[in-house]
Amino acid sequence: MWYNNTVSMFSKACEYGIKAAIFIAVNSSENKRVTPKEISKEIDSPQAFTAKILQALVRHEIVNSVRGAHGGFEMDKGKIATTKLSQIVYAIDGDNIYKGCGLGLHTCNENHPCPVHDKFKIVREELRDMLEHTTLEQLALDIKSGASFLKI
Amino acid sequence: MWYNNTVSMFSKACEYGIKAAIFIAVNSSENKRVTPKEISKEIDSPQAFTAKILQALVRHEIVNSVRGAHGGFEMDKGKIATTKLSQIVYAIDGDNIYKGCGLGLHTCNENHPCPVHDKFKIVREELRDMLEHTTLEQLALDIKSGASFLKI
DNA sequence: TACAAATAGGATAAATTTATCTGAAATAAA
DNA sequence: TTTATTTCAGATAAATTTATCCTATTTGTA
Repeated sequence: MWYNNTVSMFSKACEYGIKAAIFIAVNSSENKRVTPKEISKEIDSPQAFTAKILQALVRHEIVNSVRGAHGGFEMDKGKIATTKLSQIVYAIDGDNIYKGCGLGLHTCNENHPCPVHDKFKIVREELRDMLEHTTLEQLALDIKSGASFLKI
Repeated sequence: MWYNNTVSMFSKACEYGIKAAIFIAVNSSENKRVTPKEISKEIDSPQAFTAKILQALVRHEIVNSVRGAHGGFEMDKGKIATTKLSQIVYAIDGDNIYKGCGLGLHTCNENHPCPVHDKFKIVREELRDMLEHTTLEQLALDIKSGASFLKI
């Protein structure tokens, strides 16, 4: 059979990025740096690809990197508390998912809406609200307490 | 700069599929068949690719095709009224977008949740509810009345 | 019957996303 | 200063999605 796309909310890169950031946050809260090797093992992702994504997070100043022996990735405690999921998503997938038109029209707005504009508005707003109000700290706490999991 | 994925809610194929189905519905409500050429012109999509997607919709019995001279694509009036957006999305992108885990975990559920499981639940439910309660007829009516648009 | 108009299907190409590899640069410690 | 460890950057490969092309098949009509 032809067509069967496997579409999900975020790109693979973004999924890895979110999980990596949470893992770094968990460790940084205990003053431990982590390497891409440890990260990719923990979140079950390809190492080299994950390293690329980490570089993007560094460039967006979401995580901090330390080169050389005993280096790795870490986050300020302050950043852990203030970084929103939306910032991570934005760094990797951009904001099209919660700001763009559901049917890909470039000029879709209240005055010139696509067929699903109004229907989508609620979903998009719900997503945006969630991403902008969820901090890494909240997610990291659940991992630490065993209430949620990063893999399997 | 490296990473910048352009992620949206549905695949391009699915966007085309939704728009094509709406256009077919609009025309079928006036007893007119339409060809892939007319469709792709109207929804501003690549013709051959759109034709492939139409075939998928035919196989899923969402639209009806008539071969040969004066053939084209059409929909029963009944189908227009009862076909939900969810059926079109399912035919092309599957249901992962509103049923799968936000972070791609295969075994993500209430008992073994990913870090964003609870946060995502609301968004996913909102999306699912919207897709399952929006009919082609509603969308086609807005196009006919000029309240919404298929392109630009 | 012959022809034109239309969908169906397979092969292939282009573009994008995902993934790997290799070497350079930085840094701590021996 | 040398070595081991680590991030950074660029090139490249693999996989998937998007897109095109070509031909077969169907069907209405002259």
